[in-house]
Amino acid sequence: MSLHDAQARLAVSTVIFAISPEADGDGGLRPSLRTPLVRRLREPGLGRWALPGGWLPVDESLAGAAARTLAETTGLSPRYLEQLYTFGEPERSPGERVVSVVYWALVHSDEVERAVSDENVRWFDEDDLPDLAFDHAAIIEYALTRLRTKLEYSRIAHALLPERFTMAELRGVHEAVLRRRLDPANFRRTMEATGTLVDTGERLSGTRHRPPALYRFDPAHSPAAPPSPAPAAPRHAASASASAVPPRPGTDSKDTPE
Amino acid sequence: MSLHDAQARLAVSTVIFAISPEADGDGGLRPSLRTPLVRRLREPGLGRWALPGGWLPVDESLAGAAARTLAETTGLSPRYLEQLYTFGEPERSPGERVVSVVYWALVHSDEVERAVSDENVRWFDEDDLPDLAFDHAAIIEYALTRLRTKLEYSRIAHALLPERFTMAELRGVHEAVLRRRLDPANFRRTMEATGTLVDTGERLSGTRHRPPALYRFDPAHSPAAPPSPAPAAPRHAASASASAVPPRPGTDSKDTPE
DNA sequence: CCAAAAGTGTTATGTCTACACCCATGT
DNA sequence: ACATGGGTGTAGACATAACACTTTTGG
Repeated sequence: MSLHDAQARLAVSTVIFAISPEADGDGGLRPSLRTPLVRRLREPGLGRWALPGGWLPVDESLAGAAARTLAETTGLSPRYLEQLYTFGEPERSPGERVVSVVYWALVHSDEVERAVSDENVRWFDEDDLPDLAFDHAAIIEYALTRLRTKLEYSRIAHALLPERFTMAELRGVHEAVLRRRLDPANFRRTMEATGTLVDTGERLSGTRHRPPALYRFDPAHSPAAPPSPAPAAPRHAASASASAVPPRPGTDSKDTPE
Repeated sequence: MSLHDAQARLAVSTVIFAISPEADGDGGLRPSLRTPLVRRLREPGLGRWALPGGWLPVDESLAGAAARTLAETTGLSPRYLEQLYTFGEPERSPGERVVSVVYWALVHSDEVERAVSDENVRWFDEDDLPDLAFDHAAIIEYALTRLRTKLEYSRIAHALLPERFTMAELRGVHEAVLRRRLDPANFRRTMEATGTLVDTGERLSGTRHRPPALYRFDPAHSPAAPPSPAPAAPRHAASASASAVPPRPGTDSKDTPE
């Protein structure tokens, strides 16, 4: 019952990813990945940019805290939210011991436009990050590798796009994330083979050339049964908009007998 | 600086895997996966079995705490140690809010013989677990899926075997973990193709039939450069005996500006 | 010499990649 | 009509699985 001895403080932070709006039309450059950061208003790290986050309230779930701070700082709601890793080296934060449970999230590109952005909250291009507080740079780097690897065996790219999208837009997301060109023909077949794409029947006119079909994601693969969830399970995975759920908690640890 | 307001307590637990000794010779059944559990000596969950673990000391790293409690309860040192997931639902533990950072570990089968095992510490067969405290059953289940999936794209099986082993023993580990038979011919080729197996030149005599070659793992793929680590990165991964290192920490969270 | 595991070879099947080619639309 | 992205077809490279076959030991 006593919990007042020296303890680490628990924080929750989130790495948020979105695709830059210039993914539109057909002319422009490749779209790029962006992430919002907040300016630190206190020591340590005053003035530097950091991941959105906060202390964990006693009565809030980890994912809940991640989604809340995400909403508070960006005004957005995540289309995808998954635990990334827990960082807890003793010297992480100057002054006191802080353990941070970090999540990563994907938001729709059309939401980004109405996202908060002021003097203390700014979106940065993924390959043009500012000076970051603590080792948040390494954390973002790790979140990026996770996003890249997961994009290849899962179909989470839709979480970065609006409800309806063209095959080229979907490919653009993959190309932006993986940072390499993909063969349009093979990409199409691969995507169609997953069975998660539904042709809405509509076509996007106004492009300079042949109007492309508009697709949406099949909500069929909705959140699986709660019994045997799979947070970071390497094969396929969460597809719908919901978060990636982990097995239920329950670990305590007054263990270590005697 | 104040850290006395209501906060969650931080625990670290570990799911430990080992291969049952009966993997020897060539006669017997398939070897099986086993895991050590400790009996809870306090409420909540008094008398039930639980994962080894304990509260996180302020000055100890997460992985350090995991390795230490592992050593304390089993007398073993992990050949492989990786963070699994952090469980933090508010109702996880009756009474107070507990957030548990859970690790999973692999230990050599020949070490298991000299492992601790008394009234309060016991090794259980993976498909014959006792009544578990909290939702530790779900956590073990999740650790198992992680082990299974990771076994297929990584070569961590050696962490469950002695220094030198036969191809059949290695295959036995895969079969025990994946719970299905594997073609000996194809398995051999797949393993040889990874380039991580080294023929020691020795042969194991005393079997009933043709003496098999003894292999060891190539320490070539030692821990990669620290800059861009990859804790749970889905493709290939840690091979040597060392732990899986994550990107450095650094997250704080007095953030949430405005 | 026989049984059985160790180890090698061969073929069928499926997946991935590169790239040729036709289609439809705005200009 | 024509340039250009949308969309389809197809052949080679490569990985995987199934299984026949040869080798080597203990009994």
